[in-house]
Amino acid sequence: MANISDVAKKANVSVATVSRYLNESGYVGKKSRAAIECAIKELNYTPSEVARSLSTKQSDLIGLIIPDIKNPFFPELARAVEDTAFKYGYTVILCNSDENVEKEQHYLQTLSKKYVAGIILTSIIDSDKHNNEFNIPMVALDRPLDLDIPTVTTDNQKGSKLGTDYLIQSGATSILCLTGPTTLSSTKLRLDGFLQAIEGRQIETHIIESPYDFEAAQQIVFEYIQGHPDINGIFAFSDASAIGALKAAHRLGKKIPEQLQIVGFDGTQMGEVVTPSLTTVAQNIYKLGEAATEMLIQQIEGKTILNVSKCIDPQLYIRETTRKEST
Amino acid sequence: MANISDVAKKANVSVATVSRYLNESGYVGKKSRAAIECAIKELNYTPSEVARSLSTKQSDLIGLIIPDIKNPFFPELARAVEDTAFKYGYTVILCNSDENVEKEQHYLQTLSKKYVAGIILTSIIDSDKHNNEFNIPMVALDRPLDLDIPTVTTDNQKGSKLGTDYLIQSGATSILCLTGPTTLSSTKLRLDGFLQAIEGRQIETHIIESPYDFEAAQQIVFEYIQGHPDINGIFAFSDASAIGALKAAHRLGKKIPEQLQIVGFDGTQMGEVVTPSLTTVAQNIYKLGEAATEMLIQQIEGKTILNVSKCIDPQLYIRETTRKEST
DNA sequence: TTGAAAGCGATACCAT
DNA sequence: ATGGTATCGCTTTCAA
Repeated sequence: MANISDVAKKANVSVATVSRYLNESGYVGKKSRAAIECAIKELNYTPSEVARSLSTKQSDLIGLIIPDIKNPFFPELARAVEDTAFKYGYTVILCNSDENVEKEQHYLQTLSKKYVAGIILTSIIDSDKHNNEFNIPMVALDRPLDLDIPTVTTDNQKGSKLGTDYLIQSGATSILCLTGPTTLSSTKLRLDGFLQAIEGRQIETHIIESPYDFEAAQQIVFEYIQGHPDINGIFAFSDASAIGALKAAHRLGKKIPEQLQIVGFDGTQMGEVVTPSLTTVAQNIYKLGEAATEMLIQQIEGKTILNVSKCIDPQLYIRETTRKEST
Repeated sequence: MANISDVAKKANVSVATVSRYLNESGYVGKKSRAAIECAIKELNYTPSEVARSLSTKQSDLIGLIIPDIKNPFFPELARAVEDTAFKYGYTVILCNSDENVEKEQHYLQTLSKKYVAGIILTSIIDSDKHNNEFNIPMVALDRPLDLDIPTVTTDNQKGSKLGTDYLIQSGATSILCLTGPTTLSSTKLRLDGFLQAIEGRQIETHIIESPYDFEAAQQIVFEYIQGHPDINGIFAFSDASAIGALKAAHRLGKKIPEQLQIVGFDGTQMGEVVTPSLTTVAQNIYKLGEAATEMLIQQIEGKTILNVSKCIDPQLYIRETTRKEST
């Protein structure tokens, strides 16, 4: 492959001039410009990003670290990040931390060695020294890092209240709240929202924890409902667990939504696909990814470490696992 | 961040020695080794991948180009690729071509500028000059590139025959074959398998095309079944379209599997989640990704351009959208 | 407007 | 066993 000095030679100018032309920095005469353009065409030249990175200690790479691409929430998020990055001329490196702290650290390290321009992190860790250690622009997505790292999340509390309110308005009187892992701050916020909605009303509540996993949730709910057949509403903190609950209810012969209503959280495509389709508190996943990416790029290009965080409103998708509202 | 010459100075050796130590190439004395190790610790040094890449014209980056991460087949594939790459010390750059030829070309170009070690490509394009143009190790995944590029695919024909046979054995007599985009070679192969299974039997067949998209398939099937209420079996070339068909059947009040049986293709998690759960021809997605990655790494490290292709056997997952076999 | 030359941080060849 | 140094391909002063 041709390099910059081949181009310079062929165009009868210096590499410096070619570089200036490439980066639109500094003056380049008309004749030189034409000659360079011609040479580039002929040689089919494209600059080496690697050499450029070495020189500038910068790159157009954005690292995206997520816990698990197989959880349907994340592909949609990844797609949004990728689209946005592409729009601004960046390329995404996707890393699966696998819900594993060491793997997360490993990737953080690897990415920094590659001079990535910035990192979007959906971390497992609650609090740490990400920022100090690597001093690379960062944005926390979905799961806040309680440092000075800007964060983009859904308004979890509001969403949870929204969903629970609707469930109650639709007639649920004995509700099972299927939370997420208690280590996640989003779980705490969603629980707050749930409790807020319950408060002062005559609702029997059961609160149990479940991973955001279809199979596991199914098992947990299956057993729990057997012991508590009076439950007529389930509010789950993810679509995956809501769908697990749905499956469990089917197995128990419960009629949905007549005997048991279910509301999920996330708004993934899976919720549309199941039968009956899932009523859910939808996060604006695309916007989440887009906002995070834009905030990151702003940091990268503006060299500003912003300290704003962004909280995006969720929206209720009313579908078939709840009864028509009847106050 | 510290660099190699900082380490050399602190350890009182030359950069060459440090480099040798780092790469385990050539001799390094015990004392030097100890001194270097110590210096590295103290300075918290990690070598710059970028500088290394510039020097060696190599990197540990593997590019993975897929059409759409939101199609549930691909996250599972991506995960397999990533896991395997990680195991061998490579990092994956994920790119969405968005079923768009230009974007695919763009990414191919971008990746080559970054000196990626190799590329795994799930291409949209049938035939082209990928290999010549970039001369980077490549493996085609799922969708063959009809060049000398090694390919990993599922045995589509066999799978299709397997699924159709089962559908017929379960009692379907009037079958709708819901194909994929006819531009894909896998579609042709699956169609072959279908026709082979049908041959010589008293089966009424309807063949129509559908994109691998839940919504679109739903609409297509809804309309078609209305006009052909005698259809009692559907063989779809993807889980996504099978699930669309399932949904359409529900809307039409068809009882599944009593009145209408459905078999999908892919074996994604979505098939488990729906109710009734989907009988499907499962591709061994993990193995597909793993094999492709291993073949690529073999090419990269062995410097051999292998010309073998790998065809992986599919497997029938018998679930609830078909009746128990009754010859 | 342009060019020479010093980095950027590693590798690897050639001496010693 | 170790060190000096050219080299990878580009950016970026500084002079001219």
